[in-house]
Amino acid sequence: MKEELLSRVYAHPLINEDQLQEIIAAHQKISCKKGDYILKKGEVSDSYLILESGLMRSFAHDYNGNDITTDFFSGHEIVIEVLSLFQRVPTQENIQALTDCECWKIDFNRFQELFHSIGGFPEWGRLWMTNRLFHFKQRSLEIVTISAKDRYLQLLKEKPQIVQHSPLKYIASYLGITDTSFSRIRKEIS
Amino acid sequence: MKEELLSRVYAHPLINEDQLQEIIAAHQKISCKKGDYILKKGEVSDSYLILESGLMRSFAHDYNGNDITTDFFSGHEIVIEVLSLFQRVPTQENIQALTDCECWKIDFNRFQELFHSIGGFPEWGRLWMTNRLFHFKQRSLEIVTISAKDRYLQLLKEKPQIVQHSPLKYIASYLGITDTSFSRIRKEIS
DNA sequence: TTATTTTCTTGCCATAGGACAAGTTGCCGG
DNA sequence: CCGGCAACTTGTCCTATGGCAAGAAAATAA
Repeated sequence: MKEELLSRVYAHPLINEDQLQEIIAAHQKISCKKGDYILKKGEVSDSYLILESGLMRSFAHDYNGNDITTDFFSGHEIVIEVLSLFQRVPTQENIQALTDCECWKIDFNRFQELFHSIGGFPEWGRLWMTNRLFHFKQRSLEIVTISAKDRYLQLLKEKPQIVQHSPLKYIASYLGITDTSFSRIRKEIS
Repeated sequence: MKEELLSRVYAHPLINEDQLQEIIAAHQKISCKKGDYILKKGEVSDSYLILESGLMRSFAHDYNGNDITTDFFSGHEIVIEVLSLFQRVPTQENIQALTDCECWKIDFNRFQELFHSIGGFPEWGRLWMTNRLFHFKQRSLEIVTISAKDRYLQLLKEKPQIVQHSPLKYIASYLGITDTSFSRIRKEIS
């Protein structure tokens, strides 16, 4: 299970079988309970982990003090806050488990060792960064080009597990509306 | 001038002097008049260029048909629409010159040849992607954590040339408000 | 220069959406 | 099984923001 999951995550032409095994070996299994915080605002993140199962969300506080969900993480995704982790600055976000989760974690120091000793790893990393950039770019476009209602319908289609397992108020702030408005949109749809 | 500017843009440990010269040689000087479109919604972008002088903006249409400025480009920045250029899909954005501009352009086919023939170029490219990711992540956080007024003050401090040369209505939509509200904020500040 | 268009400001009005609160439901722990 | 808390819905009220339009100012063209 561990091997299968992580092999898929780290698949890259410049990472050979031995190197892959070395990377996989560096991962430790950890479990989180629903509600646990993986990262808290103000900390410098050392947390690098891959979700085997469960659901997480990241959120920030807006200028009125409200929680705003910035992203959801589910099956097999890498859960990190890039800014804090790689630029070593205090994060503005929190990351929280929304359900019990099973994760594979690498200690950040060990991660850096691997990053510098395994030739293809930085390459892999930057490819991942590129994918994240595409993801972010797309999302920030959608925030303006698609209405909250339609983005909800899209979320429902693409990531139904989020709608099933996350409290609706977190989804509401992710969509850029209040839980009240969201409730009314849901009523309208059904 | 060309050499100095481009050397700075392509500075990278894995790109040596000869390779740098080869890359620089691939750039053609072009000029744009104020108002010219570099990219139009629906096209697949072939446009890769570096600004020597002048100001550009990218914008999309929101779900009500309004222009929304998504980014500004000024001195020495690389002007591309990453999604369309690298994923070869029709873009949802437009890119437009806000002032007369001087640019250095590479034809996309030539760019791809260089990308594959020069060892350090993909590396350089992904590093650039990483920086863009940080930029985007930061900006999408600021949209929720900082009020329109404060983001304007920040823009005024960090990129005064934008405020000087761009019509205010484009800045307003960049800040996520209407030109009317923006006018009131400016009044309040002064 | 003058004419014409675009941009910016400002007022008025309308309204979508948020704040608040009450009531309901559902979940979790004891 | 019960008690308490969190989540969700729904109502009322209200305000910040947008739409619209008119006029001033600035930029552009002729």
